[in-house]
Amino acid sequence: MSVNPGSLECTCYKLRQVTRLVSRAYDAFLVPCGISIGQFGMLETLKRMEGESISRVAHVLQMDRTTLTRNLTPLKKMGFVVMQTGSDKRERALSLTTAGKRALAAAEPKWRDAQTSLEQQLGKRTLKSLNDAMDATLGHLGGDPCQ
Amino acid sequence: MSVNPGSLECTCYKLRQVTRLVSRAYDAFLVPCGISIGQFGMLETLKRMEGESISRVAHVLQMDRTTLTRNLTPLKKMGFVVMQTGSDKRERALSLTTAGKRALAAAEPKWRDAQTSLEQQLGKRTLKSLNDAMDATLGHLGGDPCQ
DNA sequence: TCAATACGCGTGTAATTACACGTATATAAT
DNA sequence: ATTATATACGTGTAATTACACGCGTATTGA
Repeated sequence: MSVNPGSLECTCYKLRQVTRLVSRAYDAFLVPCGISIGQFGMLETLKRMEGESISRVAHVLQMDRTTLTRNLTPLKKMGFVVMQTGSDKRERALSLTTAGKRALAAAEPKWRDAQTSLEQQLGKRTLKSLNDAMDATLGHLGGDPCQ
Repeated sequence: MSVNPGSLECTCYKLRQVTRLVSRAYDAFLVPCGISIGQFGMLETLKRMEGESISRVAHVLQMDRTTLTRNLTPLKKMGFVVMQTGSDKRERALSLTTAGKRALAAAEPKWRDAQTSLEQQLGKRTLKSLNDAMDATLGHLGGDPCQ
């Protein structure tokens, strides 16, 4: 007997359930830092993609281009991110400010606490299978999401 | 060498990436139905929880109570869901209308196409490990999310 | 060179998500 | 019975998500 009798066993439904649950947990740890786990991930990605354009960063995040544009607004307002126009005037070169790097570094211990808490609740084995399932899915569907 | 060099290997980051990616794919299949995969999942849950309150349905969806309240607005506007007050006047008894049941039934083939497409892209084995990882995570963290 | 096409981006609109706060109802304590 | 507490919910605010549409810039074709 399934724990979810009568349900359609929708993979997307499960993903959304789990993502809400896990995101709330991470957010709770990050409250003292003043940023969300989504913002933490964006800062982290921007750090690794210094000077890249909105579209390329959005692709790595598997995020719609316009979504990233919107999500950058609070990060710019907080003074963590700047946009500059380069040789190709259509593109916006994104980069972290010093304050942005500082905020990211300050949030990292709290992020680690959240990650460790998840590991303790799930167990190493289940956490690994979760991470592996995500990586495999990105590998199959993501085109070329990472790097 | 990881595909994500320098990254922090954040489980929540991966979950959010994958959920965005997969949700967009399901949404594409559901376009002709006029509802999103999130709405499909809510209708599906409401069908299985006829007459239940906002808080209880939100708990099953692993959704904040106020989020469900907001998400019900378009479903009520489309005439798919109604709210009634029962014996306990604090509670709202949720239920699908006939139109809601019809819309859900009409969307099911498209949902199945999306689910099948995901299975074909990931392969049966990877899809199963993805589903299992979600179930295990919900089992460990969700308290009592399903049923 | 100049038109046609492709590319990168912003904005309008609307749904999704959740916290903080307040209100109304029910239950418990005295 | 009355007060205190707990429960269920709505709203303000703000971030997250993405599609449709339009504008400016670059590249390509003739």
